[in-house]
Amino acid sequence: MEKQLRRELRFLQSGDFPTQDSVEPDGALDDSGDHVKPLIKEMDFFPNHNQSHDCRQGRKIDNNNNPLSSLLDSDVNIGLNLLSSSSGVSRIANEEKPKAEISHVKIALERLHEENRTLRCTLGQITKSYKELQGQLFMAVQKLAPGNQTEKKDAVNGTSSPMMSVPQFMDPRPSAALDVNEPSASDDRTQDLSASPGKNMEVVSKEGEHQIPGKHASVEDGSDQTSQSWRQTKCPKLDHSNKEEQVSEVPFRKARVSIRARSEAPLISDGCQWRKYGQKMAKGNPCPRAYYRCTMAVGCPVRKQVQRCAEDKSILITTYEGNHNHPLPPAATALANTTSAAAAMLLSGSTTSKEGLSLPSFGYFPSLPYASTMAPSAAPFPIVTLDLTQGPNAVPFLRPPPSAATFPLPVHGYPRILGHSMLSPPKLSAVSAMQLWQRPVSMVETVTAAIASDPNFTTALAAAISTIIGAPKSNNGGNNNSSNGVATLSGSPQLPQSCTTFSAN
DNA sequence: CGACTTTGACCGGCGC
DNA sequence: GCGCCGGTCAAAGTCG
Repeated sequence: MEKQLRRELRFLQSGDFPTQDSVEPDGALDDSGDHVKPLIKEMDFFPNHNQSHDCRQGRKIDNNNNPLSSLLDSDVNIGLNLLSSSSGVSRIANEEKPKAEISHVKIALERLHEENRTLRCTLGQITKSYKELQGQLFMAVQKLAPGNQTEKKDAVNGTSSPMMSVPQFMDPRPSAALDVNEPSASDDRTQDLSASPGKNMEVVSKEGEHQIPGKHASVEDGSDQTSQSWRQTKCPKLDHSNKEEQVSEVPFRKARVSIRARSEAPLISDGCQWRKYGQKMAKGNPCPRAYYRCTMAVGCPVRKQVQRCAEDKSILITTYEGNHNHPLPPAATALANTTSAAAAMLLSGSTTSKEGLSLPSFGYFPSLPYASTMAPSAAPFPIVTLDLTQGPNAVPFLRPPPSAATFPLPVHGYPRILGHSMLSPPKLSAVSAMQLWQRPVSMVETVTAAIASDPNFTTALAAAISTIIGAPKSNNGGNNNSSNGVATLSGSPQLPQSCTTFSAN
């Protein structure tokens, strides 16, 4: 099976639906016929008509292998022969040979049918996986556009479809621009940003935006959201009826996003208003951990923890948790989007693995608490860490705890900004804080790119999309949410797009 | 005076 | 059951 899957994925990944000819390579290998099977499978997948497949397959095989090919070639004739044979006794003797061949062919065909069946099953699984992924993507996209979410929600009324937020998400850059000008969001933020252009700024990560499917109904309600977001952790079981939903739900439940960034400032202004409600000494870190709560809206559940890294006190670690139940200022939105994307990515990975889907290699495993510093000793939820300390001047900071999993952001895909090469240790992706502020979108894109750049992810996604849509190109627009009924992925394109942009490099 | 910070106390989860 | 620890609460203090 694995082989088959691999082939399928590869096949899909290529994006071309191979015509009969395209599948050649494998065919060359086999005389035995075992190899032939895979080929056939591939062929079968895409064409919807079963029977026609068989015919095709046969032909294919013919071309590839002498023995089989001859047999298959005779296939057509064989039919004729049979008919004739039935009618004419005299021919029987001559036809004995052909009959034997025919029987062989029949057997082969049966085998092929069987394989086709198997393949179809596999395809079904893949499709299923795809749908799940799609749902996750939805969530991610939705989260990415927090500000719009609200608006859209209002417009749409309650049922917040993940996609709704998309539009906003689509053009995040403006937000960046606004950010600068925006009074509320960022006077102070701007200062910080501008203040230390080359330096690493403190960055706040927001986990916040994640919306849970289950939430959909209540998203609008901030207070509810709060309770929900927190509750969800405790009440995982919502609708078991829908596995997909369940899957997507799980992930966003309680993920946290922490951002590591160098900053002299004790606190970062991230576009939101925060109120400190507590401070504690965390074990293993001489620096106190501060707890902040978002005060931009009455019931906003978003909280963040800020703490300096024990190993390097110049590094400020900010961990966000919860979803904002209010529109965010552009600056905050950008960051929120980024972190949301990261969270989504993480979650998607964990989810997949949890569910034991057919895309096992989907790599982002559940988070890892990060030990040394901020994370709770026993973090019940996944934590995504975005390391922004790898900037130009940044002293290479190696994550202390081996166990700490950082989000593998594909640096390669990220454009250099300000001439910084965002190099980072394999595990860590580095993005300068500046980028965040200057190009919030970029950050988002970076994260999304990270998601997309994961070979496993792309493969799976490509396969899924290919399977469902049938046209690889449609990827961008492609998120067919049709299944979800979610508005459109109009926004979703963003994801692919960004991915393309960065990963392409 | 209102908003925010500080800080000790409290609560709940978890491991032993 | 107990202690540890993370997280939160809320009274007191501070600031503009």
